[in-house]
Amino acid sequence: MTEKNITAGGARKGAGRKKGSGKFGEETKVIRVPESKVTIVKHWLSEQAEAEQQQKDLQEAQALAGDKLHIQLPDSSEKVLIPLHSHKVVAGFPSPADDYVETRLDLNDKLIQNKQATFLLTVQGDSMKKAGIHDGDILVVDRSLTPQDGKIVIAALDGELTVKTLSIKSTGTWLVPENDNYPPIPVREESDIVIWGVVTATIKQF
Amino acid sequence: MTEKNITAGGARKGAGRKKGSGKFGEETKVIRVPESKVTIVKHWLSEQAEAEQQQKDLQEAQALAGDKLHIQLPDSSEKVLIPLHSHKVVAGFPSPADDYVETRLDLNDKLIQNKQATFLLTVQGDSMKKAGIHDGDILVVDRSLTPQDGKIVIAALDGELTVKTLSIKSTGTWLVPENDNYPPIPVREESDIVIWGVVTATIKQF
DNA sequence: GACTATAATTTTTGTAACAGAATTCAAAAA
DNA sequence: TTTTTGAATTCTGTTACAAAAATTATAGTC
Repeated sequence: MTEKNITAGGARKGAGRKKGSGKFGEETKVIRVPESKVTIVKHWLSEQAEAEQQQKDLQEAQALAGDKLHIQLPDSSEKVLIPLHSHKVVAGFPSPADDYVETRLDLNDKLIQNKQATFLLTVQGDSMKKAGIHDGDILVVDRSLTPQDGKIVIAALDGELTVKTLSIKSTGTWLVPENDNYPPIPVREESDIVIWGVVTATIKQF
Repeated sequence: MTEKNITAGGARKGAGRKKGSGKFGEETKVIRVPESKVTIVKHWLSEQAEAEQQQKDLQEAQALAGDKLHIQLPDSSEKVLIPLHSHKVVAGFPSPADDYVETRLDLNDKLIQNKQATFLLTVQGDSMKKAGIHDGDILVVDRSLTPQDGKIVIAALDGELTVKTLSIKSTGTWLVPENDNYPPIPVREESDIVIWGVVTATIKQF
């Protein structure tokens, strides 16, 4: 750092912020809005922007996923409240049904914390059998959660989405398949591995 | 109309447009909106303004009506919560959101066939480990389904609800725990065993 | 040569400012 | 009294501006 020369002068062709790099990804206009609606509109706009970002992520993921995992977005437009029984409460059978209802529970609410960042994946193969994840199961994946040691995560491996357990130890970071036939995979800076999201639930239909 | 005198000079106290006389009935602010959303937002705003005007008219009418006519107001608390996106259809706008609406999935729809007959149970114990059902899992139970061979069912055994696999063979009907530590239980006419419902799904949260 | 820091450049974004339209009232005219 | 007209004031869409953010080329450093 010399003090005499502070200029790095001259033109810089091609420099500058890129178009569409704003939060809306497109050009904007100013419009006049009644004060009481400003918050509502702004909130909606940011939600829309997020949803569009999510859409892009989804397309990207679908490109990566190939045929292995089938991705869907949750839709929690309509609320359905289902009575939730607790095993021990119902023990005093015969039960007049509703007396024993503990709470009513909406499955979307229960399973989806962060609507904007949540995806559903359908599992193919039994590679995570030991973790209770089987072929055909539906995984609920939250992209907004921080991957932590012991969490089950979705990782993009060689351009393919896979489900693995994340292991962060002193020996380094590993992706561990819950299947004895496959070895753990080391995660290094230079490797092309991206943790795509954290699995928050798995659903098995009979 | 004389030509000499064109002034009607002097101050006019109290003159001028009244506050809140605009179409929104309140003060406004300018905000920046992405171009593709301008039409949608404007449309929504004018609809909201109309609704509020109607509301005022109605109140006025009610004041006039006195006891003669009984006019009911719509629930205003509900009105406030009208979501902005419900109007994207009306806007006649090529909405990017529409592209992926079809791929969205409602977990309630997916998991619950018969809303009236469906209950959720929380599992205690690992007695069904081999069937992928573990402690803490949530079971989706449909009471309207007919129990069939191989189905996982909820059975009332000794005044307690348990989850078992139903086995209907030539040797008779059995309730089979998916756990090697417990023996199958024969179901006979005289036994006090009631099949309470059929498990259609199990949900595991991490 | 590779990497880093920085200046240059461009877009974004919230807000202020402006001008024309709309609205309302008081004073003048009929 | 009624009508007309001009002044006063707010509304509203748009433009303008400045600070912030983002991006890249260049200079400097190791």
